[in-house]
Amino acid sequence: MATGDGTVGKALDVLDQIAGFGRPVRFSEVLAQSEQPKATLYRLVQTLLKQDMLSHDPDTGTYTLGVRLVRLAHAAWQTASLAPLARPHLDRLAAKALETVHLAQLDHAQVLYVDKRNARDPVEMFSQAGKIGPAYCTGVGKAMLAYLPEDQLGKLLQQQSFHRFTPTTYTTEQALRVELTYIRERGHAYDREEHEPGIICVAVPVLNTHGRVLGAISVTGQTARTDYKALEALLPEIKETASRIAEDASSWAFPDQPALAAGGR
Amino acid sequence: MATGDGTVGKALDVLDQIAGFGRPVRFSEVLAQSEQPKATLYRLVQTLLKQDMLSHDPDTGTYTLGVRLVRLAHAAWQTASLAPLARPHLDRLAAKALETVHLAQLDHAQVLYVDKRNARDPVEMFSQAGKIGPAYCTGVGKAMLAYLPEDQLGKLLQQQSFHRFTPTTYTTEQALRVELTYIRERGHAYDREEHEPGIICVAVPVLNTHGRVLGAISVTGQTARTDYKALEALLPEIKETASRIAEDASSWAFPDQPALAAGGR
DNA sequence: GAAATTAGTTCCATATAGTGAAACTTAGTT
DNA sequence: AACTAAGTTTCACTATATGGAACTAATTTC
Repeated sequence: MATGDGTVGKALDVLDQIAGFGRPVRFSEVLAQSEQPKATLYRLVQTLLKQDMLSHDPDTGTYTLGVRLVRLAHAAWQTASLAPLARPHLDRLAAKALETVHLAQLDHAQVLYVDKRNARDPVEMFSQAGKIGPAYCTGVGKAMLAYLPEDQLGKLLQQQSFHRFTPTTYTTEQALRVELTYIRERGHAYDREEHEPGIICVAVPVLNTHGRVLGAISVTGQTARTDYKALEALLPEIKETASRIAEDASSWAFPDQPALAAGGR
Repeated sequence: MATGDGTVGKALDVLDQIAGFGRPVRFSEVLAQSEQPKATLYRLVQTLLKQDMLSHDPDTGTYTLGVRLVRLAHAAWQTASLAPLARPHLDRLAAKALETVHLAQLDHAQVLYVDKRNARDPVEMFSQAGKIGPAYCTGVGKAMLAYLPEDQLGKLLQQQSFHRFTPTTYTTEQALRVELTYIRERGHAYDREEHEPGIICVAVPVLNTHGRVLGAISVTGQTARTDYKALEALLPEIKETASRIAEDASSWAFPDQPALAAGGR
C-alpha cells in the first residue's frame, strides 16, 4: 500500500483509498485505513478538496471523489485506453462472434478490462468495464505477458500470486513461462477454465508497430454452450480485429496538426 | 491557471495539462505550456510516472495519462457521478420522450454532461458524456443555478462569461437572476434557443433530501421537429424521473453495511 | 446534566522534501 | 567537427509538509 513517493504519492493514495470504498466516506473511516497520522491525512484531504479532486457533503460529513476526477476520467478514458478507438472494431467482432468480447490492458500485475461487448445486450458500458483480474490465468492476461520484454515480464511475474482458482490454473512461474512460449509461437492464448470453471476463451494481443503490447482482446464462451473448435474458428476475425485496432492506435498517436497544441483548453 | 496549492496542486495541474492535449505529448510541449521551470516540471512528471498517473512511450518519447487514472476514472464515474444510478430512470424517460435526454452536474461555472440518452440509438456512452458547456445558457445549467444557495450562486455568476451565442442568450447577471426566480417558481427551466439556434429544452433539477443540488436532467428537441407544448407535456415524467434519481441518490449514500468497509481492496 | 468518549480541526517548532539555476549528456542538424 | 535542441542530473537553498499535542465541537454514557 505504501507507495511512499513524496507528498504527491500520499495524496494519490488517499484518492485510491476513497475510491476503494465506492461510496461517500467519513474522515474517520479513511483515517482508520490510513497509515498517515491524523493531522497529515487531514491536510491531504483538505488539499484534494481544494483541488476539486474530492468533494465534501457538509450535511452528512462525507467525502466523495470530485468532479475534477470525473473530468480527468473522461480524458483518461479517451486518451489512455484503447476503448474509444477500438469500439467500432469490437462491435463488428462481437456481431460476428455472438459471444462476449473483452478488451483489456495491463495494469501492473493485473488485467484491467476497459471494454466489454455482449452479443445479446449490446448496452452496458463503462459501468461494466473497469473490472480487474489476475494476469497469469486469464486469456487476455497471458496474451499480453507473452509479448512483454523480458525485464518487464520478470518483474510482473514476481508480483503474480499464482493462486489456484481451478484445477487447470498454472501455479508456478516456470509452468506459465512454458505456456507463454507456446502463445508466442501460435500468436494467441487460451484460457482453459484456468480462472473460472466452465469459462474458456481465446485471446490475441494488440501490438503496436514497434511490437509493444498495447492490450489484448478475447472472445469468451461457456463450455456448456461452446467449445475450443468454435472459438478457434473465430481466430482470423479476432486477429484481424486486433491488427486493425493496433493500426488505428499507431496512427492516432500523432495526428499531424501539432500546431493546434498551442491553442490549448 | 495557477491553482498554486503546493506540490500536489502543481502535479495535478500537469495532469490537467496533459489531459488537455488529448493525445500523447512530448516533454517539451508540456514545458512550453507550463509556468514551471524545466527541472521542476521534469520531477513532477517523473513522480506522476512512478505513480502510474502518466505513462511514457519510450519509442516516441511521449507521455499519456496512465492506467491508474483509468482505474480511478471508473471509480469516480461510479461514485461521484449520478450516471450509473440514474441510468435505469433515464432509460425509462428516454423511451417515453423519444427525444434526447441529458443528465448533467455542475463543475464550477460549467455544466458537465455525465450521461446522454438518445431515443434513436441507445448505445453511445462515456465517449459521448464528459462534454462541458456553459451554465448560464443551457436548460440544465439554469435549473441547477436556480437552486443554489446565494453565496455559491454569487461566486458562480461572477465566473460566467455571458457570451451571446444567439439572440435569446441572457447576457447580464441581472437578466439571468430574474429568469432564475421564475425557474424556482415553476420548478423547471427552459432553454429557448439560448445556446444554439433551433435547439430548445426543458430541464428539471435533481435535489437531494436537504434541497441540495445534485444535478439536472433535460429533454432536448429541435424547433423543426417539436415545440414547447410537446416538451411541457413530458414535464410530469421528467419531474418524476428527477425525484426518483434523488431518492436513489439519498439512499445509496449510506448503505447500512459500513462494517464491510474494513474489507476494502 | 455533568463526565467521558469520539470526531474533527488548528498550532507550531522541526526537518524533510521540493526547488530551480546551471551544468551535463544525448541525439539530431547543418 | 561545430552547433542546436531535447532530455536528464546535480546540489546548495529554503519553502513546505510534517505530526505530536492541544483544542473544540458533537455524541454517548452514567
